[in-house]
Amino acid sequence: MNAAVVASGQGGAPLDLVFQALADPSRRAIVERLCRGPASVSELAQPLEMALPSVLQHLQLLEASGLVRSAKTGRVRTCRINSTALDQAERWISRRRSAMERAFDRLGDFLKE
Amino acid sequence: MNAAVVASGQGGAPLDLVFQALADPSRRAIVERLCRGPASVSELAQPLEMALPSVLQHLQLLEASGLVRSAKTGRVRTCRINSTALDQAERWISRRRSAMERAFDRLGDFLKE
DNA sequence: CCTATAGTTAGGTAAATGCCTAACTATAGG
DNA sequence: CCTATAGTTAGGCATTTACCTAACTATAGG
Repeated sequence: MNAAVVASGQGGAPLDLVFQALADPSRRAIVERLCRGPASVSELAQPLEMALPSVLQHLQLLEASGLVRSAKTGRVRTCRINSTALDQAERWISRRRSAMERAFDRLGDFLKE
Repeated sequence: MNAAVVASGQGGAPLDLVFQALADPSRRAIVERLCRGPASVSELAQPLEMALPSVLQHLQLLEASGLVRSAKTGRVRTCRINSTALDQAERWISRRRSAMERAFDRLGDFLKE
């Protein structure tokens, strides 16, 4: 068992993928686009200066992370954002902030003595 | 001083590096630890099951991302969290959520017609 | 049925990542 | 001065990542 996983409690693995997915500017661009509404693969690919298979690869990563969902109807795959994955990332950061504030309070108490 | 830190200015690391840094469980463990207060390199290394140079590497990445600051006094390097980098990540997510809500509203308007 | 469109799969390359060991520097403390 | 401690640097290795081209499948529409 990995110490880092223990430290962060169960459920650390998905966060790996979410942050990993968000670390790439092309993938963030895809996410930004999907936050404005669903889109097909080629719509997502259009503003990105790369070949279609590369876009597919990014999409696979985004789906693996849970940030994006997609379904195929006919020959068109429609992608949409899944907010819960984004929530997880936000909540992790939010918890860090709380921990920081607690540490700050402890420091204040300490300085009073 | 690290080139990436210089390039990004104080606290203004590109989002790429911040999310990239958060994508690794060991690095998140370091961040979690530092949110409870400053720590030396070896304190940070202790719970991680890896050699010290590997920890250093993670620490360098964390500094490059702006998430962590450190200063050496004597032979001890003390690391502390830098909340502004975390803020940037949180704000990016927050903006995505806003965009999603706007999209949702537009959908509602559309359905009314 | 035929062809254009939308997406997918396979396979290959260069660079980045995450880890290691070994050897080194610098300072605290006896 | 000597030794233990804290951190650092160098170099190597396996895996993953991000991209590509070429070739393929599947469906819409004439």
